[in-house]
Amino acid sequence: MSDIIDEVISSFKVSNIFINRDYLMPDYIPEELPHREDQIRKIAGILAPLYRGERPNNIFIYGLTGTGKTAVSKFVLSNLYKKFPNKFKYVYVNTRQTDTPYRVLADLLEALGVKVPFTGLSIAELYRRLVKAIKEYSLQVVIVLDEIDAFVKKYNDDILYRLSRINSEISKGKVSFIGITNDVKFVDSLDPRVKSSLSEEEIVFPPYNAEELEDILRKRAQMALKPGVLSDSVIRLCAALAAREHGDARRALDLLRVSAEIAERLRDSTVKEEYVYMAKDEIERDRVRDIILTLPFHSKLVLAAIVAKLLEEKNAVLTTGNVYEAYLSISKKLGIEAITQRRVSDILNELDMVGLLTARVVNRGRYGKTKEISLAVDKNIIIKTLTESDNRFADLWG
DNA sequence: CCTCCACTGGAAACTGCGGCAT
DNA sequence: ATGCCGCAGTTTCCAGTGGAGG
Repeated sequence: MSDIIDEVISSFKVSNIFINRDYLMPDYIPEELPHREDQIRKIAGILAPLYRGERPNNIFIYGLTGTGKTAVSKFVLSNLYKKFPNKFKYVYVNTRQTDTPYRVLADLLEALGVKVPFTGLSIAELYRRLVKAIKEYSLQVVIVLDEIDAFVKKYNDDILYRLSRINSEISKGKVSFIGITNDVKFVDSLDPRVKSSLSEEEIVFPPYNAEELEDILRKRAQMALKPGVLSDSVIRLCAALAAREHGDARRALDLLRVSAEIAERLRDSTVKEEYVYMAKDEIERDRVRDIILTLPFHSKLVLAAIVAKLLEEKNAVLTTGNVYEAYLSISKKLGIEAITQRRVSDILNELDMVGLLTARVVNRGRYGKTKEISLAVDKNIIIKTLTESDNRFADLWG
């Protein structure tokens, strides 16, 4: 009995591909960040006043996904902190994960050593406590707000406005902000007061080109993978595929990692080029799966309605009204109370946003204005995942 | 040039839940 | 015990809107 388990464990432990898979994980921050030297120098320069206990300027960082914004920010801060831990304190908040005003403030307080209930208080109360905490705190505080564009889009710039005013509520300036955003146009949509206060310094992260991506991959692969499992052509392929999508380093690393995982799963001793293509599909499938599984119930229902409509009528032109009809018939079939068309219209926009479908607004003259909707992913994956997530969907299709 | 379709998308408010302060 | 809070998903109401067909 136990030798079976030993066997399983040892085959799991002894990898013929990986030395340490962690070096290819998206949240790993390496010792060096190739091709980001300029940005590191600039940010470190702006933050240098921390050393004299003075308040650095606020920074706004722009760049597309996977251009190293988060990694560089964390890298500079943690290295500065290692050099003089008694001069300042920094807090990192990803506002996509921590995605409500309450939780953002609660996280900031937590990091300053103030524990707050995870619900129940008013936002105003949290601000009060935050200002008090900062006032009483003896050091400079640097607050990193990652992906604030998404946050501000869903709520508004109220938090930013109030946060940016904290310094004026305290006699002496003690808080600096680093705002990180994927959306270059985002800053223009801000309240001018917030804008001028928060973007005292601006830093742009350009996308990596294919050569730079290769370089990054090569360095990571050296640490993560055993020598000889990876050929140059595989690295070039991963880099090229990622470069095609605006030079996204995270995507490149994901491709490489998953390709290597496939090689391991197949008990191969080298990563073949075909595994990279398999990895690409697998990443896409997992992404779609994760999105669908976390969808609210009625969003799933809307998705099911679209697929059902497409199954019964191959070349159906899908419009909002159209989809709503299909939605009504499905919810009736399942005995579920239907939501309004207004809400379904928003759900369609949401499904568009997460990339499951494309909904573009068209004007069809005499025949009105509506959204034309088409699926952006393979409908078999949708059917499979919907059925898996809730067996009520099972008998909607043959 | 005007009409009028089939919606769009903004705004406000509601519901129901979990949970705090007092 | 009471009342107020945040939040997600939703309803209700409604003032637009671009262009095919007259």
